[in-house]
Amino acid sequence: MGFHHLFGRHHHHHGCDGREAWAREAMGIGRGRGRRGFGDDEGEGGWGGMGGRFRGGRVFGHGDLKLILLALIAEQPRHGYELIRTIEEMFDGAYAPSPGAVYPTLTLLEELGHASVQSDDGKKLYTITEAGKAFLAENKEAVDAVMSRMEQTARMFARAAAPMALREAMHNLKRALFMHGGPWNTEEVKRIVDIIKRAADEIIKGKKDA
DNA sequence: CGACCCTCAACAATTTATAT
DNA sequence: ATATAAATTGTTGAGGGTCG
Repeated sequence: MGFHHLFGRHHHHHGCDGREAWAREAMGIGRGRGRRGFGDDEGEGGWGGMGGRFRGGRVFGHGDLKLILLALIAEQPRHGYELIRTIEEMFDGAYAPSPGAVYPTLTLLEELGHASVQSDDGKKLYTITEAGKAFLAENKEAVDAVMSRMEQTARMFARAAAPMALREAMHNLKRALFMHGGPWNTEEVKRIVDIIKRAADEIIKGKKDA
């Protein structure tokens, strides 16, 4: 977030402008990839785990969006705009995926063979394919998890935005962890994990109850 | 010598505008 | 109204320089 020095004291004048013109000048659509090899793209069985990869995107990851889209078209074949509308409904109007995000994903899906597109008088009707079904079946659990998170996120959005104090607290925790310095014994790790787990439990409990 | 803060670089998604 | 393309924004990861 941009609040980096918001809490800080003195900073420069420009500040907020980091990457005004990095490197996408000479080509039309030169996004592509290829930097530190993060290995973010899903992969076949790939979700990996659960917890946390908040890489460059926004809320979930483009993999999640892809999964959701695939699941949606698996339920019923639809075209792009309808898909967006459906998702918006799903999120109770709190979140609507932008066309610029969903269309490339759809195209990618089609290129991957998970979905097939049928031109329908200017509209594109996306349908699930066998490969897509297989993919869905393979990642069914992941899809379910994503869906659940989607609902939770929707609720969260509906309720209130994230307090910036939270960020400060996180920072504090991180610093405490980093400053620990000493040897990380199993006991220590377990202790901290327990603390965090308890905190998480309490948070969830409070949120659910409220 | 150690720790902290700031800046650089890049990817992934959102937003916006434009074309069909 | 829908689809496509371009520009914008926000986030994340890594590194370097400076203060204590």
